[in-house]
Amino acid sequence: MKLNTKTRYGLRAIIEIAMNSSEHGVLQKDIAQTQNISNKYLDQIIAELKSADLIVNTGGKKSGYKLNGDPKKITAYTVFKAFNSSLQLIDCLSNNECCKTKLCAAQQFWCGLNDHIITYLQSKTLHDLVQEQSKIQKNNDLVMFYI
Amino acid sequence: MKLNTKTRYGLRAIIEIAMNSSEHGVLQKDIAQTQNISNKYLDQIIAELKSADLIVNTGGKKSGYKLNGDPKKITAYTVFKAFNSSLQLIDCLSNNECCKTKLCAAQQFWCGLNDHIITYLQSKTLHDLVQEQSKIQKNNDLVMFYI
DNA sequence: TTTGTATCCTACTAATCCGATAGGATAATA
DNA sequence: TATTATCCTATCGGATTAGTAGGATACAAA
Repeated sequence: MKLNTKTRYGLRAIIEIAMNSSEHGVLQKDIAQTQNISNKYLDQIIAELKSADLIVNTGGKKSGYKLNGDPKKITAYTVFKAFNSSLQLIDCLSNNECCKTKLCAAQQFWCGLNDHIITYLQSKTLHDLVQEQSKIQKNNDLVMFYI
Repeated sequence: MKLNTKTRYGLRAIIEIAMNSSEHGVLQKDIAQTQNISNKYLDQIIAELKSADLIVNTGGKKSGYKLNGDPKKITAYTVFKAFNSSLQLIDCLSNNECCKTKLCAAQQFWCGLNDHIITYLQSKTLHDLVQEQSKIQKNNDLVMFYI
């Protein structure tokens, strides 16, 4: 069970965009630099965020990206789905061969885990993450100041 | 994010063993049949359960497998670890490059998900699963009776 | 208008992982 | 002795994935 890198990078990227959405927007190449991701690879990640309508490029090429919508309404699950279509820990969750008919305790158990994970992903909004991130950064600045 | 089949099959197999541990034990080939898993493939799964000390083959070849220990003390996480060494949704959880130093909100978030999943896995014991399974089977029998 | 630069879009590749099969050794039972 | 179940290792095809590459497009500054 592993999270793919696109989801990881994607969340980091959209947090950075969300943190600067009030201003002019963020350039892709700047994200690549601060997040230390190959700009070419970020190409694909940005593209997926855009096609999921999570970000917009407001004024042409050099205007930078902004969040498309209220950060309090965009959850981590929304971001997750932009890169994973949906969460299915085990295949038989999609067809109705099991789980729905509740054939065995094991599958019920994995179904429960699936729901559990989705609930967690839905519980955090981009607004929450932005707040946490700025707290972290303030802390870092403080430490830097004392050193 | 996917669960591998060994973990899926493994849990189903150990539930079946746990359900018959009081009696004579369960033969591998019988598990293969009832769970509809290739017996050759089950070879590997049983081997991993054994090397994790979760099951034992008490009296030689034809005696069948039994649970090694109290089903109330064996959690789903224990079974999971027999097939996955440990849960690390993202790589940097293992090295201390992040998460411990709390560099970014995204990684804290994934850490949290990781813990969340482990908590869920630890919350269910084999005893719970056995009870659920027998309830399901009783229900099925009842339905069969009325048909 | 030209040049540079950022985004956009598609294809590709190398590597890794994974599910499953195969073959044969070992040991217990009949 | 013959059979059968477990044990053990090797292998293979396929799928996925992280990341690279190349070039098209479009905008802005010179």
